[in-house]
Amino acid sequence: MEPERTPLQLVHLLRGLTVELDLFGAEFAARNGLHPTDLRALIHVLDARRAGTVVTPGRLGEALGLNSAGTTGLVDRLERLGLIRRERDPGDRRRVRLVVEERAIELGQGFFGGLIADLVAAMGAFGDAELAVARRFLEAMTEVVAAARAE
Amino acid sequence: MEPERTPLQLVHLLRGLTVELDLFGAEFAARNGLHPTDLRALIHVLDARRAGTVVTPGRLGEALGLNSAGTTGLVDRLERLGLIRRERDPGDRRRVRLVVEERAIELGQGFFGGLIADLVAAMGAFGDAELAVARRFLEAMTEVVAAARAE
DNA sequence: GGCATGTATCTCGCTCAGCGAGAGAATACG
DNA sequence: CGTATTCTCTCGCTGAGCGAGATACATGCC
Repeated sequence: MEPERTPLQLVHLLRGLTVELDLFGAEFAARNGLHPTDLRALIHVLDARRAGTVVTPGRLGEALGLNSAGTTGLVDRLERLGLIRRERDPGDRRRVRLVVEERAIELGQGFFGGLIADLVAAMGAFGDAELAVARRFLEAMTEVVAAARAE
Repeated sequence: MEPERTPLQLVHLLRGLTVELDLFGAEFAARNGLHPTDLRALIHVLDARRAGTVVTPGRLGEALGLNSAGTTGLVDRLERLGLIRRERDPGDRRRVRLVVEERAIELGQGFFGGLIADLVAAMGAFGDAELAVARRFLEAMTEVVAAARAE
């Protein structure tokens, strides 16, 4: 009788999940002496490393919604923490490459390692077909948010 | 052949979705002259209002991970923006009740309205059984994160 | 070549969110 | 009662991030 009910519950669930994940990230960050932004940046450079793409301060700042001044400060911070290293791009010497240090990978695993293992374990309670549905669902929701973001 | 592949993709999807939602929220906040924390606080007090529970500065600060000084500043800010109002609790006069103003509800609808409608519309592509799976999935993931957060 | 335009990053000065420490006011409890 | 506890707020401070602009390199056009 209330066709809106289940969808709305799902929206709330989505929001609740992102809140939990945010708080988890913020707590992990604080415990390791970095800020939420630093953690987001760490995730970004680790993702890029895995994808084999080059990260520059410009790209990083754009991904995190920072202006150039804030980005320089962020990169300074990450470099001071020994998580990344700056390297001039030999091809275009205006550019700086952000190279991931070993310590960043360890930190990333400390952050994800435990949580990912738990999440994957919890997925064991779902069949392949169900996981496929979850995946389609998440993809659809992500697309909607990304589209809304682009106005 | 790679039993880990689909679950890991799902983990990445989850993370990607939270990143998108965060950025969406941050952009909405900036466009309305408030900070990400303000928006999270707004969501919290609106949720509480719907649930019929009383929000105090203490509860709000705890929910957002702020200390008391930061919370006072946050509440000052929200009050200055005309989103909430402070009211002494007549029962326990140490306490302050945070009352939601009309403007906060409008702002909340401006934020959610569009996005929620789009999300619900996208859910229309899924059958009831599929939505039920998505819901079980989100609940399971939320539980895992919440448990990890409690250490 | 030489000069204008565009792009990537950094510097400077500033604002203000959030922290630590602690004060003040009200309540609970022996 | 007085003492401990709870809730909120004040004060002073640190530092993340912004706006404006400087600098260095790259590229296109004549």
